[in-house]
Amino acid sequence: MPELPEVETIRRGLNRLIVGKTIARARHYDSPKSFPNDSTAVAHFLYGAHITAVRRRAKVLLIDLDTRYTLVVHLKMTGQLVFVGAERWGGGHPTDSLIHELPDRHTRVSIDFTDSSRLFFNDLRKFGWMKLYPTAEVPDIPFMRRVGPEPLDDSCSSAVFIPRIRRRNNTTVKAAILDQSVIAGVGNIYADESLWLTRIHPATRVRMLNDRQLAALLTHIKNVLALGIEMGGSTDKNYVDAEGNRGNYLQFAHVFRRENQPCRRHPDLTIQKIRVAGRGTHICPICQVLPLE
DNA sequence: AACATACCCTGGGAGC
DNA sequence: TGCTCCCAGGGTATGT
Repeated sequence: MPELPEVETIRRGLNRLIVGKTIARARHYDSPKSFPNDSTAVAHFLYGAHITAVRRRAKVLLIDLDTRYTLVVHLKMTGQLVFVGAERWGGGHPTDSLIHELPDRHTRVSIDFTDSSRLFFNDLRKFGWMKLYPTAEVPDIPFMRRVGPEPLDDSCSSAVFIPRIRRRNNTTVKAAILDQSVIAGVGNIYADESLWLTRIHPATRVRMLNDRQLAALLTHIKNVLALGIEMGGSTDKNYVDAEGNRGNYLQFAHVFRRENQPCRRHPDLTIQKIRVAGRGTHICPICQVLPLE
């Protein structure tokens, strides 16, 4: 499930592989919501456009074009992007589509470049999308207006974070950090990891936490996201990128998908899976104790 | 405004 | 074996 580190990993890959290329055409396959764009706009502002930059905000990729339009991409949970050209490179949700002949049954969009290389957008559950917007209007997209600070920016300090998370004082801390308007880019994996590191039970109400704990939580969020990027994200299994690397963050995970495996602090105890904020949630029952209200 | 829940969608696994 | 049910989950919509 692509979270900030996975999307950043993809951004870096695409930045190297597609900036400077010219788009010849795009196709979409049996999934209109994956590419909900006006065909006239596509013809005018996508076809023939040169890619000038690939940016990221929260979990959203922004592929800038020299037509003053931007292809805005959200992979949601099961989206992946695969570049096929002189080399093959892919990132996002780990499935066999990363290595299979493309397009396949999960390909929703393909973009052909004039040099005959291609970019495939595959998405098992069809929740993700690629939308064409005028670049100047991207900041006005409702999501962009609401989204919180980039956690890895120096400007995202505890003085910024604490008042934002305190607006969600009566909800669970896990729901609060998953809320993109509180802080950008945190998803289920890094939420569980950062809460374990901070020794906070995910179902703790925000109001039960003092500022010192919230500052520590922010520090751990920054650390797990930075480590995730360093590791190339959590796109696991045996999928290899152009440099022969695979995303291996999950090898370093403390709790995520480690149900019934030993806690790294308490080897005689096992990680438990519970449900918080409607999400599967991993905790150590000793490290993370729910405080009395 | 804050909070909880349903929904979108498909495939994999559990249980019968 | 084949059926049904549940789960995965980011973000939005809806109702309280």
